[in-house]
Amino acid sequence: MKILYAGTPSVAVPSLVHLAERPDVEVVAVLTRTDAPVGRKKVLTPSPVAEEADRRGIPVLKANRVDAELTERIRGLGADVAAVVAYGALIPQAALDAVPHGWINLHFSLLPQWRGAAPVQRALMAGDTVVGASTFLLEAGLDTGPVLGTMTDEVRPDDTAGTVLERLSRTAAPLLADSLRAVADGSARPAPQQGDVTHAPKLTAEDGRVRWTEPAVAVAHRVRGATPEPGAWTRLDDRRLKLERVVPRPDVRGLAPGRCVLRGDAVLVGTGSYAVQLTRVQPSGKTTMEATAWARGRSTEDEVVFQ
RNA sequence: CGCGGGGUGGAGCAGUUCGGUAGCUCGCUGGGCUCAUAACCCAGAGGUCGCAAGUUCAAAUCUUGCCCCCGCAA
Repeated sequence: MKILYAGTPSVAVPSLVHLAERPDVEVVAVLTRTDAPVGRKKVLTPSPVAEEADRRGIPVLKANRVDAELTERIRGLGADVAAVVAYGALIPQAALDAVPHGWINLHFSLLPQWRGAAPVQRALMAGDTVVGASTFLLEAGLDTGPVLGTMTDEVRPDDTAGTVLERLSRTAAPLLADSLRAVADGSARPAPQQGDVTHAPKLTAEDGRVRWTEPAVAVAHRVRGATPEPGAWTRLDDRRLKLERVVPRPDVRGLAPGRCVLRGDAVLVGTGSYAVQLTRVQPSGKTTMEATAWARGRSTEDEVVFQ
């Protein structure tokens, strides 16, 4: 089975590795986004998928949109089927038609829930306790195609969007491989998506801003859904303070929303309901640190209120 | 040359404007106290103040150059 693999970020790497190491699969080419400037120094850096492909000697096509010329090159690859994991651009109908058995997308949600760019992040922000992955046949709409297979996973207490995504990216790789195989040999039974549709647009920095008037549980959900990207944060003295995981503390009540106190070994912040405990924080210009260390460093006894 | 913050004992910070060899909250080690505890008391160890050169009787502090870390924006 010859396949074309399209993907860009690190969550797309495990599936590529899995496919490349299957004896019944030949990855004839990888499609990924062009090198992008990274960091303060804007160093042009290949995508994680491009680097993995290079390492394995797989030909790489770099493009941010699939135009007519690229479509012809794809047609010429001789792939039986194409796989897409977070490529980062829509695949036009002409390109979909350029591969005999079509394109299979691995999406990190239980469709039709959380269609879009940030399914795991949105699921965690909404407080979902079960997450999952689906494979489906790509069609013109956004994540609307018929489903081939699914898998589920439970959210763990310490999970963030980053850890869940990392885990799903590994455990869902065989699901993608199986779906590709089934489509290629004609045994696939695509089923139309059924159920309530929800959408998962990419998170903005504002999505990561904690609203202290929300209940403690909602605050915790927001924080872990926004971690590590774009990051959860609050504002203090006109500066940003990034927050890592926060833990709801139903036993601590009476703190005004946003009010932060150091009590013993715990840094507690009031919310719309009861308090949450901070684990680690990162002030602007500083590296991440224990919340207690940060609190102790603030020698002044000024009242601390997050905004 | 996109904007900005920072490098001081193990951690987080103050001190730098007006130069005089270092302090705070913790941690750590030893001892004490308490039925107990997020506790408290006593003592102690631990610092090339990012690196280099310069000015000076004297530099964490002033001058110059360099290295490293990070936030925002892309």
